[in-house]
Amino acid sequence: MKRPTDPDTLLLQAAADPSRLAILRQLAGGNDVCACDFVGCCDVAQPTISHHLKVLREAGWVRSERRASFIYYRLDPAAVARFRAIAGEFAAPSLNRASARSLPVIEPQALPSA
Amino acid sequence: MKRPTDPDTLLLQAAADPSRLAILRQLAGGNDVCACDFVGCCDVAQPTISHHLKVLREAGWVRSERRASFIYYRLDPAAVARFRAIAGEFAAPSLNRASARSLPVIEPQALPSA
DNA sequence: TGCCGATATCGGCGATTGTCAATATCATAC
DNA sequence: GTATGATATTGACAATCGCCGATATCGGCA
Repeated sequence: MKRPTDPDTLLLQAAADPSRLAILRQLAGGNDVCACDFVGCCDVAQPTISHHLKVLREAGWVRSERRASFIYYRLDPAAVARFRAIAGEFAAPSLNRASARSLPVIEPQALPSA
Repeated sequence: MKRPTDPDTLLLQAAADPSRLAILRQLAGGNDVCACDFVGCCDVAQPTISHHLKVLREAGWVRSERRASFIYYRLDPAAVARFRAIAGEFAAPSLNRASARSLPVIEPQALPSA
């Protein structure tokens, strides 16, 4: 779509899809979720889920962990913090103060091999 | 990109562009901004700015008001509230309580003529 | 009325996206 | 080692995107 330059844009862009937003919301509960459990939340095929999880991973939204033959995903707190910081920038002009700004920019996961 | 069905997705999608995020940030100050002043923030041609403003308007992010021959834009507080509500959904699972959820879904401007 | 500056729309382009079927990879169990 | 189930990758497609130049519209002003 656009240059994947800015990490903030990357973060927003990753969340700006119905399937991926559904995935993020399912992860918002705080528990780790098995990749196989996302196939139900949005009705897309398994490769599509895998693709969306990759996008979320590369944007820094989620972290994955293999447990036996399953792979569990959970929200990365840094991404959540950054997202809330962006939301904070838009706060009512009067109370747009120390909060929210200058939180760490989350690094886009710098996927090691690919 | 995807089905523009869900208002939340629409809101996120509208913000997920470097030019539009720059526009939103310029509006975050709280003052009305003349359309002509956006041409400087991101280096794109005037029709492109106009296009981005339309996207933001249709997503409910901004409201416009004509003053003399200029058109001034400002953030729609409802959109900001909704965006922060979405951010609130991802809050740390322990403090994901009454706050943030069940704020009004902002209606996508229901552009009257187009 | 006609001109002029500000903004929006139109038409087209290259690039990117979301999606899938088919296939590959990887870990476990037999 | 082989079969099986879970997940990732590949390759292709239609649809959409961001961008621009050209043009249209709209207000104010002479």
